[in-house]
Amino acid sequence: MSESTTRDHIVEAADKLFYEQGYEHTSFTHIADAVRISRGNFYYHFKSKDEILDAVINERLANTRSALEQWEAENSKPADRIRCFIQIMINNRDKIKLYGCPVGTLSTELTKLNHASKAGANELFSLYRTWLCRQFMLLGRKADADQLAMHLLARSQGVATLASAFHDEAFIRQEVRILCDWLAGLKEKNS
Amino acid sequence: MSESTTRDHIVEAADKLFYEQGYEHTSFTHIADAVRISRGNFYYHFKSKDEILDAVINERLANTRSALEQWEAENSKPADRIRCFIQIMINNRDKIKLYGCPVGTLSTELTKLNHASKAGANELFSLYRTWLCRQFMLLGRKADADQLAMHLLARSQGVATLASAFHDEAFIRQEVRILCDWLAGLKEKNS
DNA sequence: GTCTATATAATGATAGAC
DNA sequence: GTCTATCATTATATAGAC
Repeated sequence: MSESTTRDHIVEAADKLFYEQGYEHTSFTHIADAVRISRGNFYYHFKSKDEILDAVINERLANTRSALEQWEAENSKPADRIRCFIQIMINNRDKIKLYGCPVGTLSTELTKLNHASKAGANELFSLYRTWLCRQFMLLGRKADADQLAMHLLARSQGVATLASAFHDEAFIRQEVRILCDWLAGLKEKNS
Repeated sequence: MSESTTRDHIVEAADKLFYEQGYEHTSFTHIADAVRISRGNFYYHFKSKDEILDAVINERLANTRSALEQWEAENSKPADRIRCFIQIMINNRDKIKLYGCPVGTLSTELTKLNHASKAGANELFSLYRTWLCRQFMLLGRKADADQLAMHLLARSQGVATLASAFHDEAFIRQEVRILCDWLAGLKEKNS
């Protein structure tokens, strides 16, 4: 059983706010209001706002690794595993519609800020990329596995961006269907 | 002949900085340094920073309308016109690699800020959407023209996001090739 | 039209009481 | 561990001289 410490609450609230409002726009006051602590108390747990960001990124990295492992453990066929990835757009459609993809939007923001932690944020992309690449290899696409992984990542990013701009949930479902067909077409070519 | 006024210089510098650094992170000091004027002088030309943003968005809208008209005037075939749209990823690859897509990243930022001008930023997406939709109709895809327009927009957004995260120019060229093949495949189906 | 000087509010961060 | 009080800095914005 894991104790829920104040530090955990801070990271959890910051994670949510960074996603919904962006990193730079989220102030200590915002997080303090959410966690119900004073602004001064942050500096007992973290040295700076950047350190909170790093904690959030590390938390997301851990959660992502865990999710990827689970998809792999629960599905023996690589195509089913890849479908798990595609399916998250459906599962998270409500938040995607409002805030886009948490991976892509944080990466974009930190890249523009030229922030020291942008590499850490992009590591989230790399986790998915490497994992998808491995699944495409298992699917018999050894030669272009990484290209397919990047292609699928890009497709999902585009869906999130447009769904958020137009607040269009039907568009997500539509594109997920197209992506599943695309995946099925790949399978047939290499089975 | 158009006179280049101080106001124009401000909008031009702000346009560039908003793209490279983001809207919120760009301060009057940044713009003032670029235009070589004092901070106080801004308020002769604009009432607020938000008003500069609106001017930037209107400038981008005008430039986009003009580019779309030109693509239409210079190409009689709808497929060639759509290829012009796809081609901008190649033409702007250097900046995309560094800062992503100016349309998508501004839309994403203003959406997260819940900024009053987010609708204006999304109107940029709508310009492309409507124009692409018309081209797909001319291509004989009357039934799913808007769906194809959204699909192509999303594909290009995803390419820009990933190219920026990984600073990968080859990826842009690769995806542009795939998109051109996709477009050619559509043509054959409906010619 | 452009400047300097300044007002005002918010930010990240620190010091020290409890 | 959490608080209040405060500092230093930066931000947008205003007033008024030139």
